[in-house]
Amino acid sequence: MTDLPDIADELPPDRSLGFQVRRCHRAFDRVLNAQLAREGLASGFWYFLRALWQENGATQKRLAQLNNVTEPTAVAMLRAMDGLGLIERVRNAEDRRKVNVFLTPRGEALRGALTPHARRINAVAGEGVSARDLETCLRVLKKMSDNLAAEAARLADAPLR
Amino acid sequence: MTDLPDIADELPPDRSLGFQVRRCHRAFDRVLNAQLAREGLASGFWYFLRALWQENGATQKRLAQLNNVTEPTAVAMLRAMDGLGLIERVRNAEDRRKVNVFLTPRGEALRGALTPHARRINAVAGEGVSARDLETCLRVLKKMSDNLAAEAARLADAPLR
DNA sequence: CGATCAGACTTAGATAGCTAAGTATTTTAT
DNA sequence: ATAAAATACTTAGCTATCTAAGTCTGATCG
Repeated sequence: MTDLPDIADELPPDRSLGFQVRRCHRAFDRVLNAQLAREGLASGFWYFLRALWQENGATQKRLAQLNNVTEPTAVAMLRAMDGLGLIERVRNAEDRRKVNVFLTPRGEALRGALTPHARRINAVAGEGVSARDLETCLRVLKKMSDNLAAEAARLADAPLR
Repeated sequence: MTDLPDIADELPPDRSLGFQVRRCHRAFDRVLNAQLAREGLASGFWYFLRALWQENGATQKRLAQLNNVTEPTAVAMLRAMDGLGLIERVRNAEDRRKVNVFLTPRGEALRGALTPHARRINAVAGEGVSARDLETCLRVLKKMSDNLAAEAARLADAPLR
């Protein structure tokens, strides 16, 4: 029992991927919010708008999946966006359980204004980091997300343990 | 105007660090919550407990900084933890603006139960990734956090733009 | 055909984060 | 010495997320 294991047991924030991902997420979110506020938008809209620019007419479930949020979160967000006239929700005629979401001209128009912000934020974040290291980070983040999603599913399956 | 520039302009989620950090954060958070729920705790407590295990007696402001949350968030969390008997808050006698936060025996005792979970979650996340790539990711995440924090400060300083 | 199961959306209520503004205390600068 | 500024905490109220449970619609199976 030297003192080194003790230090290791503490799992200091600097050495914890979970902590650093959390910190980085909040940093991104703050800047994104600051930028969107200048366009008069709340930050939550961004992710849904982007999904719709790629897949206009997607169902709410699909949009939730694309954004990695739950369906109630998507419902709340889309209702707010509907209220602002950014999107329209239309009940699907063939399968009346579904609701398809379409951009209004106003929602479509935000694309030109917002995309440069997103590109800029990513550029600022990556300043001083080599392209190669950024690629590695991107790849590791995806892998970790997948690993953790699998673990979450495992935990949900095993009710007691 | 070929079709390639268009694709690039879309900044697809797969290529966006902001998006991947967000997704990874949510994945970590879900697993952490699932684990803590088994100990009867809400996930927000984890970060404050860990900070106190390292710096028992820290002020609320210090705890907020250590966790990268705002002071109101810290206040709310610490009040809840106080209510559960995990911590005690004592007004500082020398500078009565400050409140020092101390772990109760009960809060101290959670350390043994919770730390293994955190270590395990980090281990699961990093499965199948080389130690070297994990180091790179850690380093890039810290750098991006710093870059974005500086940008946030810049944006706050420049009220109009 | 009818009952049950599954799917997509919704509602209700909780949690954790934020900003903006307020209070009490200490420090700084006339 | 006192007015002004800064600091630490708090309050109030908003946003985005979650889980659990409910409603309607469609699919399956005896």
